[in-house]
Amino acid sequence: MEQKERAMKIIEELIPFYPAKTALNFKNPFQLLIATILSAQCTDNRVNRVTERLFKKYKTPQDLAISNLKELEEDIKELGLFKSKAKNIKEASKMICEKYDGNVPDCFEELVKLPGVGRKTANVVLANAFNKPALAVDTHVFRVSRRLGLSSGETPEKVEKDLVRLFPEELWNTVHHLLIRHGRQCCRARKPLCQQCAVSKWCNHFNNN
DNA sequence: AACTCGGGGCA
DNA sequence: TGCCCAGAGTT
Repeated sequence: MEQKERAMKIIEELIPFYPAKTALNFKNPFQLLIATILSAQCTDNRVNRVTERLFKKYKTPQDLAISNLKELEEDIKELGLFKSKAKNIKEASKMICEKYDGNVPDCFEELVKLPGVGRKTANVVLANAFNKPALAVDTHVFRVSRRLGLSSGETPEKVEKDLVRLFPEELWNTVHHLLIRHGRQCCRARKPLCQQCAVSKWCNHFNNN
């Protein structure tokens, strides 16, 4: 079977199990950007809880740009990695105010210049705030893609290239969400729940063990 | 490619 | 207690 056909079947079989729903409840580009920077290495529930509180206190990019760093660290402490995250969101807010007139840039090359923003965060913002074709690869998408044989790339960037080639761009964000949710709920890094997996028949990891 | 950052939730 | 979490930056 052709690669693209196989890839589409996998996605179609996952759709019924994971209803479309973004983890971060922010539509406004600035709030989504900040929430996504803060989401590194902590659970999405906690990010939502802390950021909702954060945006009541800091309503605009300017508010964050001129915030007191120590106070900001306390505001997001429970997320972990809080010192670097506080510094990054303050500095990113400052850059957005000064270089981009208070608006989050809507292209990849500018987004990744912001502190705390890498490939994954930039693509999440492009896809979910600007409705642009982008495919974010995080640790879940990376692992699941390799197990399902959608890519054999050794780095997230290589896996991203393979996925982008396999799927039409209107499906990129769907693929992102399906693979993340599958990775968290079933295809976990350790002790994956292969017995209840909807796509184990396609899976290298399952069929080789 | 490997290492560091890091508090909180959960077993 | 110990393990892990919707990563990015540095060496």
